[in-house]
Amino acid sequence: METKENLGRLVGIIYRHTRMYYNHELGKLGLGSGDHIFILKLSEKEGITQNEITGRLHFDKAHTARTIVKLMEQGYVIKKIDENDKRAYRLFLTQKGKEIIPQIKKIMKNWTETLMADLGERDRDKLYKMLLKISDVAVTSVRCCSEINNT
Amino acid sequence: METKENLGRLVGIIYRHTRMYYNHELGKLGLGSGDHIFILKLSEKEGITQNEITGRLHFDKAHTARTIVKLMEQGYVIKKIDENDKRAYRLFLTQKGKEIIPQIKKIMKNWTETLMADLGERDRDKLYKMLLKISDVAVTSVRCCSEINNT
DNA sequence: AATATTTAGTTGACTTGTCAACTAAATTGA
DNA sequence: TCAATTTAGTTGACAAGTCAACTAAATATT
Repeated sequence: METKENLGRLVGIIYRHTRMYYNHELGKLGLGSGDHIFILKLSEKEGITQNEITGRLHFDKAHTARTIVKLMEQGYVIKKIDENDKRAYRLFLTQKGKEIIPQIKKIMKNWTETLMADLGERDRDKLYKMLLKISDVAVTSVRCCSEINNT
Repeated sequence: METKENLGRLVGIIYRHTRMYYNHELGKLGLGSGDHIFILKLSEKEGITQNEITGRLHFDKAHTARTIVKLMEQGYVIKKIDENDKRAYRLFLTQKGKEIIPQIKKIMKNWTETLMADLGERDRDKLYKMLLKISDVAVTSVRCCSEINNT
C-alpha cells in the first residue's frame, strides 16, 4: 500500500540518524558527520583534485571547497597547486590524517554493523547492490535536467 | 570488500539527490524538500499535535515547530490550541492544504518509480522491508544513548 | 596572436536539520 | 495545597549542503 510512496521518507530517517551517530563519534576527533568520507577518499587516491573528489562523492563543489578548508585548518589535509594546471589543487593527507583512518573505519564499520545486524549475509549483499543501483539512478536522474517523467 | 563500509555513503547520495528532486518539484507549490511529509502526515491524522508528528516523522521538535510556522504562513495548515492541554496545538490542513495532496502524491510516486525502475516487484518489496527494519534500528540506536558497541 | 569558451575553485545567500536553553502549562508527590 | 518534575512548544546558534555568481587559469576558435 504505502510501500510505493515511502522510499524517500525511510532514506531520510536513516540518513539523519546516521548523521547524528557520526556527529557523535567523529566529534571526538574534531570531525563533523560528513568529513570522514573525504579523508577516506583521499586515502584511496592521494593527489586527487577537489574537482575529482567532488565528482566521486557526488557533492557540490562548494561543499568540497569548504570541507577541505576545514580539514586543512585541522591539520588533516594539505593542498598543493598542480604545476601543470594552476587552477587546480592536489590534495594529500598529512601524517595526522593518515593516522586517524583506522578510527574512521572502525566507526563506519560499527555503524554499518549496527544497522544491518538483523540481516543475513545474503540480504546485506542484496541491499547493498540495490542501493548502489538506486543511488546511481538518483544521480543521473537529477543531473539530467530533473525532468523525470511528468506522467 | 567495500561493501560493508559504505551503506551510509549510498544513503547520503540518495538522500541528497532526493532532496534536490523534491526541491525542484515541490518548489512549484511553494514548498521545500521536507515539507510534503508533514502535509501528508496531517492528512492521515487531522488534529495531530506537533509533538506527535515530530515523533512519527522522527524529526527534532524544533524542526517541526519551524516547518509548521512556514506552512501556516503559506496557508496550508492551521493550528488550534488544545482546550484540554493548553500547552499543545492541534494541527489541521486548510482547504488549500487538502487540495495539493494529489500533486504531492504524484511527485512522490514519480520519484519512487524513477528510483526503483530497474527493480522487480519482489525486489521492491524486499528493499522496502529492509529499509524499514534498518530505519528502525537507526532510530533506536541513536536514541538509546548512542553508545553502540565500542568494540 | 587575440578573443571566446570552458574548467577549478571560492564566496555569499539560502534551506534543512539538530542541539541546548528557555517558557509556560500539566502532572506528581509531599 | 504548594513545590518539584515533566511535557509541548519556541528560539538562538550552529553544521551540512546546494545554488548562483564570481575569479583566474586553460583550452578552443578565429
